[in-house]
Amino acid sequence: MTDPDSPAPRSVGARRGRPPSNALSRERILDAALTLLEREGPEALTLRRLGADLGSNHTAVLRYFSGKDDILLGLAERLIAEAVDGFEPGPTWRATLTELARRVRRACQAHPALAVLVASRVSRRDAEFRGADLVIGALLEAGFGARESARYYRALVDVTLAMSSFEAASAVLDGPEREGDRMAWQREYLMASPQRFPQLASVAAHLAEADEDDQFEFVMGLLLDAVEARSGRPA
Amino acid sequence: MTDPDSPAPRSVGARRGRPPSNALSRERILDAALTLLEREGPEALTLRRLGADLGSNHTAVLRYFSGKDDILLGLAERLIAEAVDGFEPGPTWRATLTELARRVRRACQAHPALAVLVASRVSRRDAEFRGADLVIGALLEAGFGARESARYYRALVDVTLAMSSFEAASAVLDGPEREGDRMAWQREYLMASPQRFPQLASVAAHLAEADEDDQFEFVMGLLLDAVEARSGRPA
DNA sequence: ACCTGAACACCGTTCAAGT
DNA sequence: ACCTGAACACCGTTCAAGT
Repeated sequence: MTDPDSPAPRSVGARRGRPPSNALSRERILDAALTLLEREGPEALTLRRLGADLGSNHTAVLRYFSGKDDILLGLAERLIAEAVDGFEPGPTWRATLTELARRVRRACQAHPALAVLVASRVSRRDAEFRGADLVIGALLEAGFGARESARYYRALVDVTLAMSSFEAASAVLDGPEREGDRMAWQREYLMASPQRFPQLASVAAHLAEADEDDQFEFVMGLLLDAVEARSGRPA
Repeated sequence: MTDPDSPAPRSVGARRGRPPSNALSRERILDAALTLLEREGPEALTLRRLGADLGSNHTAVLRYFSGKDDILLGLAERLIAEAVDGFEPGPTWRATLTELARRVRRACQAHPALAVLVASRVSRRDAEFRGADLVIGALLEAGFGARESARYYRALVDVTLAMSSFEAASAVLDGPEREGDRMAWQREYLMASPQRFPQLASVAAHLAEADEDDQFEFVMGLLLDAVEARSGRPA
């Protein structure tokens, strides 16, 4: 809950001078970046757009962040914090793991453009450590040893982040690209040659049935079934 | 094995005129794009660089592809073809699924810059259908019905592609970003406060043990264990 | 038929100059 | 102390003009 970003100035109740819109800070810059990403997608996050939205010259932002990558790392921490903040372990270790995975995915769904840009980056900050502590606690509770818990932790985190950002990448496509990719499951897979692809043809009608929510739950269910089967203590 | 790209000109044995380096074609353009990506990473693929490498004006490429995205879709088909070409089903349905997943991952490892750019796109072309046919064949063989096979197919493909491109995203980071992210597992996780993150601290020493190959095998093993447990017919 | 070159509307980053 | 403005070396795409 403590906040790693803040050289923030002390210009509090100053009524005169420029409008408050020009008082830059790391927080205000990250807020603006997030708004921009949500409204216009990952390629809209440029220093020049950011400067315009903040009412400043585009280079002013570089007084607060060392470059665009530094802004992304700040946003990455926000994303993971959104998933982890306020979370309490559930009644069983499995419920804890399931709910944390869902929260990570939900945060990525809420900010797909951000997820695409940062999901594979390690932020190495507070929220990430809190999440790791919770997951590993659940795995130790399940009866795994230290080495095994570390292994399962990385497997679960990798799959959750990988699938969430993979999904975000589709969510963020726009225009014809998106339409083309989305319809493929319903049209082109159905039309694939039954002579050349007989197995595919025999199940093609079902390919578009499950939505993305189902898919994610299904995969996590499979994974946690296997984890549970290998653990000493069923949840 | 048939090739969807080719308006190719018939300028075969013409000895005079410009050097052959100026004879553009979809194939030559894709070759050059792949070389560029492999040598210099995803952000190096620009029409201008491509034009320079091909010895042409950068806009000449637009006579063969409708835009940069069209080039990416052409490359996506090549990536999946590299994974699927020459593959034969294994002795058991599980061996078939494991080996196909490994091949997809290996192709993404061989071309990480390409994997980052296209893994979440659906190419809807020949190689993709061949891969789908093989996976679904294995699942039907495992005893699943049409609806279930479709569901498991999407789960397995999503996890394989998501993890492969997730991994590729790290492989492709360069300079300080990469060093920072890689060392995090060994340094910063080890140094995380044992008071605030006791569970994490108790296993931190093991977090850097497994390499990416182990991680992938481990996840696929978990997933296929669960698939096998739910199937009527063990492999 | 195929390619070029100029133009347009953009990028991130650096750095001297202003206030 | 903080921000601006010009400059630099880039982008993708369009389109009239060349050969």
